[in-house]
Amino acid sequence: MTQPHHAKSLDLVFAALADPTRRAILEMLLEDDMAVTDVAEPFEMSLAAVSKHLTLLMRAGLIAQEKRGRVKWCKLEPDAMRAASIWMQGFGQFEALDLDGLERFLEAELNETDDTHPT
Amino acid sequence: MTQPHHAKSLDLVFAALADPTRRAILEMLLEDDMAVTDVAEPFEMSLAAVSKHLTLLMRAGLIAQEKRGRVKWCKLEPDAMRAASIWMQGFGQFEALDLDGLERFLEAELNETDDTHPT
DNA sequence: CCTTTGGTCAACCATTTGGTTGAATATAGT
DNA sequence: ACTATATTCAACCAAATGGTTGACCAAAGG
Repeated sequence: MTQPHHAKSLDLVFAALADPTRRAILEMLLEDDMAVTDVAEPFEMSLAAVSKHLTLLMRAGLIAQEKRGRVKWCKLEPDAMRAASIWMQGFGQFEALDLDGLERFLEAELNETDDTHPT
Repeated sequence: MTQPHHAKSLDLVFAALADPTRRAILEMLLEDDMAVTDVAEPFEMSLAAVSKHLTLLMRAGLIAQEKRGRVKWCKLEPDAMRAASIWMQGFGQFEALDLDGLERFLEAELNETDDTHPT
């Protein structure tokens, strides 16, 4: 296998990001570290389902989990996005860090994920 | 469906990017527009399989296809990556446009995709 | 008209994904 | 020791992926 670490990791990262629930989780973790149960709370699905999503995010390296007591804390690991982000920037010269667009976009995402985790 | 254009499109774009064959195709199209058959040539899989990949890339908006004569030309549509790229930049402040990293990375990607389309 | 070329479609197959439920495990609280 | 909480595991299911093959349609070229 010539596959040098990179490709597989891109696969995992992009695949992980391809699900709205998982993206919503990442956005939640952007604000604070959270326990699994708290991560799951806003979603209309079983805890086990969310646990699986977290496993995928782990394997993609996008989060880290640390067990303290009986609680497992989830923490964003944003560096895992670097490679993917850099890869994308090879296409189109969308100027990096369009803060304005970013803001509009994140807001839209947050509204829209009401679908996924209505509260 | 409250889902406002954005989420679905992020789903499709990220999912499309999660496959090494599809990423390789996009990299090829970065250099030039190509006919379907020519896109398929380097890969060790059937034309039909590549055709399916192209369909996914189309639905994600990452490429456009135009039929001229009996040949269908594929053209990169890099704007479709914008939203996804911007979304990712909301995490980690990896400075946008790390050209050095980009260069190393694309090179690695190109080597490694020899797995996928050995020539 | 016949044949080749370009490309998709349809049916099929194995694997993965996203979800469920119910049981299992581990730690905390009383 | 018992109970409640936090989390995963296991078995299952439906749907989507990534691939195959063979038939099919459309456009050139002789």
